[in-house]
Amino acid sequence: MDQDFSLGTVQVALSPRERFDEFLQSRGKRITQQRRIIVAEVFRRHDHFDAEDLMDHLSAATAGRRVSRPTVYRTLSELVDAGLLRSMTLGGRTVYEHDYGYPQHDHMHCQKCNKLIEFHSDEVAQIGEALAQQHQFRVTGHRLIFTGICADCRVQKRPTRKLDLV
Amino acid sequence: MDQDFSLGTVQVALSPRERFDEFLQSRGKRITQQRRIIVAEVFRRHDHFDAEDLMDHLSAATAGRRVSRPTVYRTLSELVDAGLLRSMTLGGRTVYEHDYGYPQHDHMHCQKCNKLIEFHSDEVAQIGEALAQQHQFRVTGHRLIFTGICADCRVQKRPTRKLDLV
DNA sequence: CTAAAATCAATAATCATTATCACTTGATGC
DNA sequence: GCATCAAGTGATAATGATTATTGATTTTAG
Repeated sequence: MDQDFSLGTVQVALSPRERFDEFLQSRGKRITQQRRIIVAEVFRRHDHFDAEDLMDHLSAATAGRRVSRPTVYRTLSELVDAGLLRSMTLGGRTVYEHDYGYPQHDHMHCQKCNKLIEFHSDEVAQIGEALAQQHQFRVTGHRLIFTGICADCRVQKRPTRKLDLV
Repeated sequence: MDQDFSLGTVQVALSPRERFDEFLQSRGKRITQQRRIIVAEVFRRHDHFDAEDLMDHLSAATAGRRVSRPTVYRTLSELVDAGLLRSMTLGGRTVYEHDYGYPQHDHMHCQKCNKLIEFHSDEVAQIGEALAQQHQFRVTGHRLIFTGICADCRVQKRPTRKLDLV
């Protein structure tokens, strides 16, 4: 059994911004200020966030240069379509994370502090392949989340954060 | 690698109804007509359903004996707490299925017809155990969904059903 | 049988997300 | 450069699933 759960690395030729521009052009969409701002903010660092988090970061980072709520939602969907982001549903809200230039992985979700811990396992893909053969099912992707209590929360009884997804 | 994806069986001493009664009593909750009706309808057959589906079935099955929408939602939550049902989020809505007396399993989700196919794999639990050790993470459960196209939809290009979760 | 407590149905409220629509702006050709 | 115009934006309202509220109604203890 594969015991290495560490994430590898992925080399990419284009920056997220360039990749998104390429995607937009291929779809006949425009490269707007708002999309620029959002891509820059989203790829400033790697973390897990939802639309509301991004809104907050945007208003904090670009004083004055606001982006409206609908545009944030619209652009997040586009970034998913473009393969730059991946999304998952967690507790009613949609959570996003980097996909482009970031290695394939799954998550452990701490029920106490809501933290998401990433890990990689080749085994999951193997299960998928075997399933595909046996059920004539064309697997295009998967989502695996282990729920439980993280190391931090096991030690200190009191949860650290309430809804901070990092 | 384990190639057997078929679901085994689980023996239970109590019927779902008895089990729920026991749960309610242990919590000082009451055994009401509405909860009776809902448990009976939910365990009439094994399938995947959401609150709305259940509402429809209830009004169809028990002509006159209606249960209000809030009560359906409340009772579904109680059934999850009682360990009788499991829930997962799929496309914005909460989908439920039997847990009590039903073997542990995961799902393949067809993107075309929305069908959920169940399978069992011991490997997933093994991954969880290894992860728990390595990250000091106490695993209490997991959710694994393979997305793709099912055998039926691969043959006929036209999707069969639009939102029938079975 | 009676009363206190839990539960119910109906309604309104909430929350995240999406549709609408008048106004603005980026890409393209001149 | 600049005009043109479809795509994009923001403000707002709408949606759809779920939850809180509240007054009426059962259930169980005594």
